[in-house]
Amino acid sequence: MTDRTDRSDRTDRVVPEAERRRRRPTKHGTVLSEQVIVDTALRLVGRHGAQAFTVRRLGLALGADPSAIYRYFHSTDDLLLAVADELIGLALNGWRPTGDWRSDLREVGMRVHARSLAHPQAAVLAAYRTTGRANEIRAVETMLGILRAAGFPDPDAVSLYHAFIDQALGFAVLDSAALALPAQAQHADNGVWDTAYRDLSPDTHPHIAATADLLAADMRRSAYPLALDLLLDALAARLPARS
Amino acid sequence: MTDRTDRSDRTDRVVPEAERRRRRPTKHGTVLSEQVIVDTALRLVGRHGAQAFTVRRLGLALGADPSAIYRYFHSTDDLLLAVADELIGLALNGWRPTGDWRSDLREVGMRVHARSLAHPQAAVLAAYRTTGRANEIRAVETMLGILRAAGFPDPDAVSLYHAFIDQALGFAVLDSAALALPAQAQHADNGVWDTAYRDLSPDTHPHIAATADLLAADMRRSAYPLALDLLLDALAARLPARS
DNA sequence: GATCGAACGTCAATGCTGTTGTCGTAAGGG
DNA sequence: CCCTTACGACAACAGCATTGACGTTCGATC
Repeated sequence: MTDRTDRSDRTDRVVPEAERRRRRPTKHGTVLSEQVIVDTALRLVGRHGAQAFTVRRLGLALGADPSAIYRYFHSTDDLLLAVADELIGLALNGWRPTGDWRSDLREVGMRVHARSLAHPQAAVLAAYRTTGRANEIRAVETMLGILRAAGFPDPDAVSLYHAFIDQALGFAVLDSAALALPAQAQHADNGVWDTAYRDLSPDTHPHIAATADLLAADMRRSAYPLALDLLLDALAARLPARS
Repeated sequence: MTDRTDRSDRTDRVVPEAERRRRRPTKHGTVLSEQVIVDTALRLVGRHGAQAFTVRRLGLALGADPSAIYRYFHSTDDLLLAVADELIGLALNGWRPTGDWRSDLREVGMRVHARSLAHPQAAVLAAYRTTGRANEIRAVETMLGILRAAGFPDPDAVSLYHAFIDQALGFAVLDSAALALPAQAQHADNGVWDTAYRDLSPDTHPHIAATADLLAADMRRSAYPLALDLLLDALAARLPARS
């Protein structure tokens, strides 16, 4: 069971990327590889929305038979994990920790959030998955290192890492999902703060009426930067005094 | 706000619930209605998992032909919105603030989170929408009231409310999405912490290797309770001294 | 440079899914 | 009691992921 953990599993259909020797061009001339498929999937989803993420449309975009994709990934889920891992890699590419745990964590959080918003449709599909692939492992190692070096005992470092990354991903999914909505629904959802919430009487809804302007302005932006700073405040307060 | 009435008056197939006169029992004797369908859908998802939420299985559970559902809802998405609307009310039903802002906010956060996890499929699709409907307005008014009564100035109350509710919804989406996965993928994602992350060498990944046991244990649970407490810590620290 | 095993792209088929055109039955107002 | 029509049932369609079989052609080997 759980034969989906990539290399341990011996589905004879898929050959590990490292062991590939023969590459035959498809009918339309493109030469397939894991990287080409992942890149095409990202481009496809970015251009035509999350509902374009189907094996058939991906095959069409690649100029290959849909079933050829199963020579490289065991399932569409497996492919999705590869896409998710690619996003993680893109988020942290070219970044190195400075040694200041607070600004390092802040930068990681903002990068993950920003990268998700750059590919909202893919982020919605992939942000809550655990890939166990190279880029994710590298990211986990980096963040754990920051927290342990800051002085948090191991149990705290682990649970605080968990809270930190899930908050980043949670906001990423939420904000990405709003961006990925059809333009019509997106505009309508935003407009609610200018219509329904502005018409409420101070008698029945005193708090909303008193802050309607502030609400309409604030709800347009992402709350993640503030939430991130609040989390970092709380972390700093829990940090044991250095010896 | 994409209220359902917008779509309702366009399709000739669906008759508004208020105007229904004839009710014919299905082959298996049940009498359909919006309420019966919504309740059955909730029960189905709760009992057989998210992947049971298909028109065909819903028809089976209702003892009716799947197409009969389209006499009451224009699409499965329309049905999901109706289900989601039910959930918003359920989350806060029967709850009243105690006056202690911190425990009140904590209770609201935990209720929203728990209610989402009880119906993950609906939560994933609906948690990031702004409905502007009665239950949502009531919730916003309540939470703003808690923060303003606690002593936060209006601009802070609004932006902190925003961070608070988006954190709750973000974790709700993230954790719901994990629950809504097909059982196989869900199990595989969890298993990664016991396989891929345990096999890493201390030489290449010292921080993961040092905490592998802790990671595997912690990642099984939701990080929301901790994240919520951290947020509340930070709020308490920012609360102006009462005069 | 000829040979041959197999890698991998392609084809076809299966069983899902949401959705809809059509038909016939029975509900219930007149 | 009859006539209209609401509405449940049926069948069909398009699109989905996935898989077994097939045959081309790559490339290692001698």
